[in-house]
Amino acid sequence: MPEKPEVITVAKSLIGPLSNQKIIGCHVYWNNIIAYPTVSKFIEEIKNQVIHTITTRGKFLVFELDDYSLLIHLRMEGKFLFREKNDEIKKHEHVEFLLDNGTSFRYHDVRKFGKMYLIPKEKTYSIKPLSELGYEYDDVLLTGDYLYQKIHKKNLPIKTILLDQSIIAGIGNIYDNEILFLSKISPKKKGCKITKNECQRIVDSTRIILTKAITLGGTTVRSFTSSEGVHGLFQNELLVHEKKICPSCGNPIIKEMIGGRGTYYCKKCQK
DNA sequence: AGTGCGACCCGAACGC
DNA sequence: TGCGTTCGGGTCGCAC
Repeated sequence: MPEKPEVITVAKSLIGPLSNQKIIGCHVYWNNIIAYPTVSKFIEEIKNQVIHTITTRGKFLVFELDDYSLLIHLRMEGKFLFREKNDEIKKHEHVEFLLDNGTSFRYHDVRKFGKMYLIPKEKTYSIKPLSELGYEYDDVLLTGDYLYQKIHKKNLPIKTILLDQSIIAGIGNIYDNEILFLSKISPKKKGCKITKNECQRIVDSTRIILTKAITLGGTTVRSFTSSEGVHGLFQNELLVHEKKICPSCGNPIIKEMIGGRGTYYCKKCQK
């Protein structure tokens, strides 16, 4: 599922084909993909906007247009396709953007969980959803002390806390598992029991893992391919996620549900 | 405010 | 073989 590294990989892959393209039309085939504003306003307002660049914030793609920011969250299986404008709309293709070079840029999502927001440009970071996000993995303000302040009164397992996008933005289930393994901390440990030293280890591990994953183009697992022809290599670097044996001590990797999420960890190495 | 849980979806995996 | 059922996953919104 796309987490920060995959979202960055997608953004990079789209800049070339999309920058300076004008959106001359838009069709929506599954209304629930459009989270804001209404579908009819979305279609009306996006018409004739030029795409300037594509960045990321948390797990959101941020398409900078003339007067708006188009925010797209891929959730689990969202991906993009480039087709010709009259090509048949296939099952799972839910939103279509017609570009002035004749291309049909399409959003494909088997689960229909993805969301799009069209936000006036000057409000991009000051209103929901982006205003709710915590620091990026590479923000200098993300420190062990910051993390400690955010979590030391929480009664939730650290596994769950790391998925909270309002604390650190961009971590999903796979990197959560990897970060806690590298930090040698049990995913079950409550936020209020995590020491300052451990918070520092979590921050350090987050930077190490996300930086490496971004360099490798993200993780390609089963269903997820970011964009046509784009695939990551970090799956070869995974240490615990979907593993059977601990690469450090050789004991079995435990899989159990924590906070409703499939969690992989080594009982011996992670305390 | 913090926490827990159902809803949103549907293909794959599983059970019979 | 073919059917029906269960599961998972990120986030929101509602209930406590």
